[in-house]
Amino acid sequence: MPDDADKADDIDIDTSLINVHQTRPVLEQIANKWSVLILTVLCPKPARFNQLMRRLDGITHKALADALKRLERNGLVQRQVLPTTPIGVEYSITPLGLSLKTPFEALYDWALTHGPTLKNAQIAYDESKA
Amino acid sequence: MPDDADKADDIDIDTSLINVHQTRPVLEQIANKWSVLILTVLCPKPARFNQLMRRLDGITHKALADALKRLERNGLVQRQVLPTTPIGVEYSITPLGLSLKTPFEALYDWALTHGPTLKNAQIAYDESKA
DNA sequence: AGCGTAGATATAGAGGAGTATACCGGCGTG
DNA sequence: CACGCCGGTATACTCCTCTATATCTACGCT
Repeated sequence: MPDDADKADDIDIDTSLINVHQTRPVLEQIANKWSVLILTVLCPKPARFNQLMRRLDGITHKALADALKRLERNGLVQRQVLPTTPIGVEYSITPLGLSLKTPFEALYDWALTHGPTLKNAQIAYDESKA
Repeated sequence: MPDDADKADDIDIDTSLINVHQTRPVLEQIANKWSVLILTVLCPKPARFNQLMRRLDGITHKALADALKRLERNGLVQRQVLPTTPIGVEYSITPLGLSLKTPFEALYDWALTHGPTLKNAQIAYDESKA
């Protein structure tokens, strides 16, 4: 049995180790489309619920409510009830949420620039399989 | 009816417009935990199926297969069958996938550094609701 | 009183993604 | 031969997300 060949394989695995146990639960919470889009909207300045719904054209009432609740639970956005007339709830970004600005902006920009390329790749793949 | 107040609201919406229609379908494909982790592993160098499964400790056989299929469909990774003995399938990153390296690395690093903060926020939130 | 707005909640159903498990096929070794 | 390894598929079940829709409270306007 060639011990050396197997050992070389193991060394490669160790050197490029990935902290799945540490990062996976975090990515599970933040790596989804609505988190990226909501934080991108909230970064420049706070917004109220229905304002968010208008800007995130196509999002459902419940989907937005759920996404905001998760973001609030994770300490990325802050919920504040305004004493305005018709009540009013303002969602603003927290310092922790702001630290996600750069990564999320990069992701948003990537989606903007490489979106067409991605779509073409999908079409090519689907046609090659058909 | 105060027209100016409504107009001011509309102006705010226009100035910070978000291209949901363009970015949402893209983020739907790439913004998920396994895409980030798989591409992070594949960035330095290609890997075979079971190598990936060992590094992504905890991922299911099927989950990895599905994720790789989606990444391949989107043109982010390349699948190549090796004529080695026991067969062998190597997954490598494409130029398009490489353009995601910076954003995904930023996300991975964020998960590493801010993971504990996130966890604490969750605990605090859950306790305040209990 | 009746209507509109703002935020929230509830429900039912569709669909995607994940887990667990078993199986196929080719090839190697004991 | 019987077994394990490698890549992959198939199945069934669960869980989460999204959609669509309806209902609720509180306030203001006409």
